[in-house]
Amino acid sequence: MDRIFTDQLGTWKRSLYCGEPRADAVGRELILVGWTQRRRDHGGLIFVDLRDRSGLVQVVFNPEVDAAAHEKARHIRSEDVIAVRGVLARRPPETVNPDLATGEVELLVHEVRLLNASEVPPFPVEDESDATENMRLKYRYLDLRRPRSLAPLVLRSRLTKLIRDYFDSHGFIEVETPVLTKSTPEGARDYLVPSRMYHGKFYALPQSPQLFKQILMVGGLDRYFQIVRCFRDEDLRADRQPEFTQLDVEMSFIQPDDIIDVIEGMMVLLFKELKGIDMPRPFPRLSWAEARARYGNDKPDLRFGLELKDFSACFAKSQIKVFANVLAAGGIVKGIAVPGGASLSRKELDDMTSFATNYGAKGMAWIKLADGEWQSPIAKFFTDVEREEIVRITGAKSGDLILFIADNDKVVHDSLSNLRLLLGEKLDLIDRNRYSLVWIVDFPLLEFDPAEKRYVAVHHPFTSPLDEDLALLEGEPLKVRSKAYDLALNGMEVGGGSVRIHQVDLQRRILELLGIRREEAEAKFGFLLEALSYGAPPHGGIAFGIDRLAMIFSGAQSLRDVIAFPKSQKAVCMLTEAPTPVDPRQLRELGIKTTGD
RNA sequence: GGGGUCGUAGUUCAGCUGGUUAGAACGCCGGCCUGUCACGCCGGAGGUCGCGAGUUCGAGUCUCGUCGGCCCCGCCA
Repeated sequence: MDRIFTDQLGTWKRSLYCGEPRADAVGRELILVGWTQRRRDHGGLIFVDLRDRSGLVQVVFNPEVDAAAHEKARHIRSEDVIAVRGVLARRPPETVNPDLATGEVELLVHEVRLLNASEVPPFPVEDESDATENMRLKYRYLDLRRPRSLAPLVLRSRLTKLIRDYFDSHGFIEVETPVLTKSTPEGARDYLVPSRMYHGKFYALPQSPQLFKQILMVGGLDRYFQIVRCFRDEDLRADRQPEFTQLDVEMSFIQPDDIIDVIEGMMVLLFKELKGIDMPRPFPRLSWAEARARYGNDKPDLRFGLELKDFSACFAKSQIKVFANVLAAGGIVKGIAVPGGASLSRKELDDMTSFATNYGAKGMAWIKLADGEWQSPIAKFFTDVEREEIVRITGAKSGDLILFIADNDKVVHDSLSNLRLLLGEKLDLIDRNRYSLVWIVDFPLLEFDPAEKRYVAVHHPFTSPLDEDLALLEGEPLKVRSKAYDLALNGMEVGGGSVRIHQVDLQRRILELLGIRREEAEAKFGFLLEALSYGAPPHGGIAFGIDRLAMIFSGAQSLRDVIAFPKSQKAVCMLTEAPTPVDPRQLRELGIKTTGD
């Protein structure tokens, strides 16, 4: 039978949040409102734990204090919304609850108003509850009543407040750019919005406000920032949502160092205010080439070692066919020396091998070093010279393990960088209380896409080449480095940007190099090219993943924890079940027919 | 598009090599209880084992397909 509460709040005003009453308020009459976390009915006495976002307080219904209130309290159940008026009392000494911030006091209720009955919740609304994420997201409003679930959103609120104040005090202007904008080639798949006014035409949701912020620089704003939602229609990961929030920044008349300087100031402030940590400046910098050589990727986690070592020279004449063949074909052999790794079991090594195959590796060779003896399926193929070289390169000693991957450059670095992270976790080498911040600079401007058989921009097509590499554009474009920079935090890319091209002829040359035909360039980027031709200042900027920052600062394991209503891995909103079909009339208005597959 | 893993009561889970009436805890409902705070005690209800085929005398268990959650590859300028 449905329970229906009909009491009204009336003129009652909350005196304090539930988590606030302390001994100094004893004797005061208070009005408290909130949700019933738990009712303990002793027949005579009824205790109710009243909860709101600030915490819990015990309220007591005693028939000797007020018989009517006590009678009403018999009907209270979990998650009912109630308001109580009563006198705050000091608890009897033996009943003080030291685990509760409000544990020294309790409210003796004189009157209760039952404001709204709740269905039985599908999971207990308590921090200790082990509800699955599935349930938590479907009933996010229940989940958010738990302090542990709300905390990351509170932190996120402080984070964006600090960022806004920081940029405001440094002379930046926050400008909102369109959400309904233009689809552009390159980059991620666009979310499209059909136009009702122009059947067959579409807006795109922005992947980032990139072009608008550059136009703002041409407009003379000089310093712009925005905390802005961006959209990319690609598959999800633990650290990737289809809609996400970016801190977008752009400045005029600057060099990369100027952006880096502003951002370091921001990061130092955030670490100080949110974590109480004095982050030393300047942050370390690695060239893209060095990061890749030593860590295998462009977002290294510097909190632990296990650096990659290159054995290509050492194995040029190896008897190990795989190594020799790979090297002859222009590939490389690299590896990781794992201190103490000889204790890993055969099964663990097999698991690591199959892990490496995720990244294209065809196998993983290994050696366990034990008291001068080398244990390895391929031990007998190593010459004495090779053994000496391996020891010299790695500094490995007895008890250590050495892993090798032989393949092309991409596969070797992809698999080893992920093996490195796996080992860092597995061997517990990562100090969770430390933070690794590192700038990656001197990215290549272009890479060759074998699938599309053309050059593509590593950052984006508006990134400026390094001045000293301009001459290489015609002959050896892959050797051209760019004025791009990424900031990696704990092995995650949290920010990336560049100084842009501000001269229209250079911009046209780059678009040409990317294989974008002149007419297409005009159609897609004409407004930018035109803007550049009217006195665009040198400018550059950066974009930061606010969700990822919030995730790291709050210690969350998933981006979903720092987003109020995140999407599932299949890009579905678990709460609203979006996306859903629409009324055929809506489609007709938009001039859209679906194919039905 | 691909790989892995999970799906059993409202919830979190157990259920060995296929076997007869599918369990536990918490929650829920009823009763008792004036110092509990994970209250306690007594009693009770609650299941399309995600869905669909198949194998079998017999399927929660095995096979195939499918749907969904999560992790990963591809993808993400």
